[in-house]
Amino acid sequence: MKKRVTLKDVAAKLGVHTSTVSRALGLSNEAAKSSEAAMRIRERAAQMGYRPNRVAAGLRKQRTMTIGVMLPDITNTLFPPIVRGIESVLEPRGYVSMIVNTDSSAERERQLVDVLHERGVDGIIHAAVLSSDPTILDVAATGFPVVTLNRKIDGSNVPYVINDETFGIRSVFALLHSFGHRHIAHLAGPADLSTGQLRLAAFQRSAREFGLEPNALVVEPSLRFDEGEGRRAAAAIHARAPETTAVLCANDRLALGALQHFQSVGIDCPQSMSITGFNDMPLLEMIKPGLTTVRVQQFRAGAKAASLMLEMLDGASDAVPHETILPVHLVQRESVARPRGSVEQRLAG
Amino acid sequence: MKKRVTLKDVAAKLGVHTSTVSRALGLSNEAAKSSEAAMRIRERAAQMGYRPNRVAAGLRKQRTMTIGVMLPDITNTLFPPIVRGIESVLEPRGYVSMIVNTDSSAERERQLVDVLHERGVDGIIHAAVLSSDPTILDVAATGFPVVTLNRKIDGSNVPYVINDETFGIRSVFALLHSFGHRHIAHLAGPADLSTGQLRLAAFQRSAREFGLEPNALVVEPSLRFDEGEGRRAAAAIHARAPETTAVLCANDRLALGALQHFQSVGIDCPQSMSITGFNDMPLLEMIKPGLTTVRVQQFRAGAKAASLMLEMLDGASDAVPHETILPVHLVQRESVARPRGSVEQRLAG
DNA sequence: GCATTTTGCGCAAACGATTGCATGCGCCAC
DNA sequence: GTGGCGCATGCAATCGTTTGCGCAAAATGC
Repeated sequence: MKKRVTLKDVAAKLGVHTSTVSRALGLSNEAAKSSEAAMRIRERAAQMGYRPNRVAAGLRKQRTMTIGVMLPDITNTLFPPIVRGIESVLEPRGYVSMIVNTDSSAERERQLVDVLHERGVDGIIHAAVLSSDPTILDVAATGFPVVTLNRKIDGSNVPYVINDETFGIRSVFALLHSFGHRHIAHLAGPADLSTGQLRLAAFQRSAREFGLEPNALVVEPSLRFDEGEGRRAAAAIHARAPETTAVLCANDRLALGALQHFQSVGIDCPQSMSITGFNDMPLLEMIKPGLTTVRVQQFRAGAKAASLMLEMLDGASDAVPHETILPVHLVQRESVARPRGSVEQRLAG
Repeated sequence: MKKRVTLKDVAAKLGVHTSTVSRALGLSNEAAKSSEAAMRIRERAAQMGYRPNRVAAGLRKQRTMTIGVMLPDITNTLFPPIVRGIESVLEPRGYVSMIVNTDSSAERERQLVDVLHERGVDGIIHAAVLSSDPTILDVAATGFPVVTLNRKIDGSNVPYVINDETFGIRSVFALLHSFGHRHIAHLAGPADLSTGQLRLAAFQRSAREFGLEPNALVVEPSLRFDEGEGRRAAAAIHARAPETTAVLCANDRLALGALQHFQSVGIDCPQSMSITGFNDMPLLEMIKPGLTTVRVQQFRAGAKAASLMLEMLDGASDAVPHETILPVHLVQRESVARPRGSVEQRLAG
C-alpha cells in the first residue's frame, strides 16, 4: 500500500517548514495567502498528491468535521431521504455523517451515543422516534450540539425540526368530513413513539373542531408502524364499531395493512370504506386504490436539521431557532369516497 | 460542554503512568491483564467515565476502525438492507461505517474516494453499479482493502460478493417457458450498469438453453432503472413486437413501469401479458397483480461483504475468497399466466 | 541461595496536523 | 539613519493514544 503524502513530505520537498505549508493550505488564511510563495506551495502539494489527514487534524483541532446521525432504522423508507437531505448540506461544507441505527431501543441508543462520542463527532442529529428518551437529552444538556428531527422537545433548548403533523392530520380529517364521513376511526400509531402521540392528539383536536365528540370516535392504537398491526387494528375497529365509514391511519404502512384487511373481508375501498395514510411513502401511487395521504418533506427536513447543526457549530447557537416546522400537504388519490348510504351516494346510485 | 476524561486523567488519579492504563484497558492483552492491578485500573476508569478517544488511537495506530461504504443512492430501496447487513457484522467488532452516495457519477466517486481516504477509513466496501469504473480499481491496485458488491471484477483480485443473477434470470425464464410463453421480450437495464449487462447476458443464455433463438427475441434497453423508463420501453416493445406475450424485466421498477403501461392501454396482466421483475423490493406484495420476481438477499450480501473486509483487515488477505455468489430464489405471485391463445388457455376457456 | 527468566511498569517517541510565540527581514516614516 | 511596524516563516508544544525499549522486581529453576 502506497504511503500517503504528509505535510512533512511536502515541506521537505520545498525546503520549508511544515507549519508554512499548513498555513499556505489553510483554507481561510486571509487573502494574504495569495502570495506567490503560497501559490507555489499549493501547486506543489497538489502535484505531489497531498491529502490532508483529517484524523490528525481532528485530534489537534478537536473538530472532526463529522456529524453523527441517529435514526431508528435506515430500512424504513422514511429515513433515506432525510439522510440525503442532511448530506446535501453537510458535504459541500466538508462534513461527513456517521449513521447509526438505534432500532428504537433505548439501550442501543445509549451505546451508540458513546460510540459517536468516542469517534469525536462534532454534533448529533437525532431523528427521534421514542416520545421520551433521556439519553439524547442528557447529551444535549452537557452543551454538546444536538438537533432533533420529528420530535418536539419541550423542557429543553435543543433545536428541533418537525413536519406540520397537526395541520396534516387536520387536512385529512377535513377531507373526510367534507366527503360526509361522520364515523371516522383513528388507527393510531404506537403510544411510545412521538409521531404516534402527536397524530393522535391532532386527530382529537380536529374532531372537536369539526363538531364531533372525540370520545365518541373510536381510536385503536397499534403496537408498531407496520402492515401487520394495520390489519389487526383495522379488524378491531371493524368489530368494535361496524358503523365506521372511514379510517384515518397514523401512517401509510398502517393504512396499507388496513386496506389489506378490508379487502380480505370483502369490504371495498373506497366504496364501503375510506382509508387515509400519512407520509406518502414511495411506490404508494402504484397500489390500487391509490392511497390518499399526506406528503411530508423528508429531504428538506434533513437539510434543515443539518443547517441548524452547522449554525450551532459556527458558534451561532443563540441565533438558531428553537423550533422549525415544515409544511406538509395533502395528496388526494382514490382511497376516499362518500360514505355508502350518504345522501349524495343515494342520489348518485 | 464537559471535558472528556482522558487516559492521563485516569493515570493521574491512580498515580500510575498513562501507558499502564492504556495496557490495562487494551482489549487483547493476554490473560495477563486479569491481574488485580489491571482490574483496579479498569474499574476506576469505568467509574470515572473514561471513553477512549478513537481519533487519537486512529492517528497512532493508523487504524480508525471505520469502513467506507460507497453506494449509488441510499434512497434506492435496494441499499438500506445492504447497509444494515454491513453494520450487523461491523458493529460487534467495534467498527463503524461511513456511508457516501455516488449518484452513479464517476466524478463524484473519485471525489468521495478522496474524502474517505482523508478520513482514514481502513477499507472500502463498494456497492458498485457502473459496469466499469476505474477509480475503485485504482484504489484497490494500491493494496488498499476493497470489497465490491454486485459487481464481478475480472482483471483484478478484488474480492466481490454477487447474487446469482444468472440463476435468477434463468428461473424466471424457465417459469415463463413452462407456462407456454415463446415470445418473451427482455426489458433490459441500462447498458452501463453491471446488473443491466449481467441480466441481459443471462437472458440470452437462457433463451438459447430453452431452444429459442436469442436474436429472434426482442430486447429493449432502458436508460435508467425506473418506472418511467419501464413505461417507455414497454410501449416500445409492444410496438416493435405485438406478438409478445411476456416481458421479463431487468428489475422490479422497470416491471412496475411496464405494468403501468399495459394497464393504461387496456392490456391486462397477467391475462394478456405476463410480466416479471427482479429484486423483490419491499411493498411489492401490495400491488395488484402481485409481481412475480426474484428475491435477492441484500442483507446477507452486505454482511458477507463486511466479513470479507474484516478478514482482509485481519491480514488474512490471501485466504479471502475472490468470488462469493449468494443464492437467489424465485417468488411467484400473480403476474404470470398462460399466454392468451395458448392451447391450455383455449381448453380452459 | 543464586542465576536466569519472566513480568510489570515507566519513559519517551511516535502518529500528522495546527497554532501561539519568537525571530528576522524589509519597508516606511520621521 | 534609526526606530518601529508588519509580514512571513520557523520553532516547538500540543491533541490522546500506543508501543518499543529498558530497568527493576518478582518468579522460577536447580
